[in-house]
Amino acid sequence: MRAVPRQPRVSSRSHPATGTVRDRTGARRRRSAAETRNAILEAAQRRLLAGGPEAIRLQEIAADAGISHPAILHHFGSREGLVEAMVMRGVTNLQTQFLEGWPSAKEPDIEGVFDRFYEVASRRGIARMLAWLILSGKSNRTMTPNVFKPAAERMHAGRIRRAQQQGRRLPALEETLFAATFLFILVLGDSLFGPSVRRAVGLGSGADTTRRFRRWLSKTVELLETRRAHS
Amino acid sequence: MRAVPRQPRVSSRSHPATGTVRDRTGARRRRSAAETRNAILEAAQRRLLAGGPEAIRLQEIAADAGISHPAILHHFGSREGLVEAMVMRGVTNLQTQFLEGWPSAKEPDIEGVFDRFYEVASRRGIARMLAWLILSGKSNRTMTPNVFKPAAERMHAGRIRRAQQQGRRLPALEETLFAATFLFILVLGDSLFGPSVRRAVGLGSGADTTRRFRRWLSKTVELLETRRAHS
DNA sequence: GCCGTTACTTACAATTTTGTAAGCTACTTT
DNA sequence: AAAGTAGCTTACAAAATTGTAAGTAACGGC
Repeated sequence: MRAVPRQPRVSSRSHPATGTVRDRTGARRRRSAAETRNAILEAAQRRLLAGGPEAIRLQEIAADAGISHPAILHHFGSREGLVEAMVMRGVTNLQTQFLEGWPSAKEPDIEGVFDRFYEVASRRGIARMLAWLILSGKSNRTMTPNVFKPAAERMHAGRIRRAQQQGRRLPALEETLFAATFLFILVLGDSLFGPSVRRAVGLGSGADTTRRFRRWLSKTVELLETRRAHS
Repeated sequence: MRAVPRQPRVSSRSHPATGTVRDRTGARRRRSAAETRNAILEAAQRRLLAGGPEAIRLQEIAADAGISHPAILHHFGSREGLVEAMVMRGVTNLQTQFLEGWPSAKEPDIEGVFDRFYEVASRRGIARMLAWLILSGKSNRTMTPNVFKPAAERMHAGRIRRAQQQGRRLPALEETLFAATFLFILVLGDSLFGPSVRRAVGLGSGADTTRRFRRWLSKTVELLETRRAHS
């Protein structure tokens, strides 16, 4: 880093390769900036999910994306910039993919919400990314309330509506926030710790056990919810 | 790494410092191996908890422990060795501090178990360490069933005993394992994600909110447990 | 068809980080 | 008390990693 200015290159090497990609017709091609940025982010996220934070290395990501590592710096400015872009993309993903499908008007089908959140949190790696953010102390800037807060608010609205319909007393806001926190923690925790804990406890860690456990879990939570409603 | 043999040092520098520590009487002192190993592990864990996996750097840890970085290699062989020792220590801590206090004969006071597990998992940083292990793909070797499995088994024994006393039908093993997994995931998940989620949801992230939330949580879980028992 | 822009490359620099070599001296053992 | 052991240091090496400089060619606008 902080390199000192250098003399103009004397070289020589007739024509260095240009880094362009050849398509199947043999013609040279250049990807658009957006295309490459996306490939880089994709590769970076794959690395992060597979090998953890320590696996975000410019060289390897560049290799995965089929470019040279300074190209990453060209697109993102610095490693830090790449990380930030990754996080932004992750949060946006979570927001659009999870929140948009939240049942705003209908009955809050707990199993459905669970499934959706699981899908986003574990398959798309959100839980791991959040965990990594928290571990490395970067969560303050990024873990915006843009996702969890609206979800909790919709949950509260739904509870109030149902309480009114059924003529029960209205639930306190904090109660709902606790319940929402409980749900989020459960899903995030399961996405991250679930497989290891199930193995450690003596359950199989296969997809089948996972499915059965999650079914058990959503039933349990549902039971809690109805039980709360009637007390 | 992989340094090539070198010629004997020609030097000279009359008497390099010896790395010994001076106590308050001014006399030189040397710590025992165990003492230093401990100081190193302590420092390493502090770094891990504070700055995440990327913060485990020999130089900084050495500085924290008041020694030079090759001393760490002297004691642990390699960075990997240090990491392994840290993990072992963490698991042992979890085992002794959590498992030993598990109510084996008495009524399974859920709130007490919760509190104890929380204490170990969050204050002593077990949740963060496990998260890091999982993120970096090291969990297979280390996340031994030595902690979670015995705990789950005791839980099952307790359930069976109570079912017999009350003349109910015996619970299936898988049911208990699911419940145990649920508990562990909840506590680990809360230790790691809890503060961020509570903040993101609009709850305060202070100690007071945390306490109230955990009380709510243990009541909720207790309710679940009794509810299950009566159905 | 020319021309500026920009995606991308090679070559290199600066620094960090793990690891090795060799020596010094406090402590232990006999 | 002499000798060996081992905890720890300084000095160095090798490699990895992020970042910079400068140039090249694909592309888009005119």
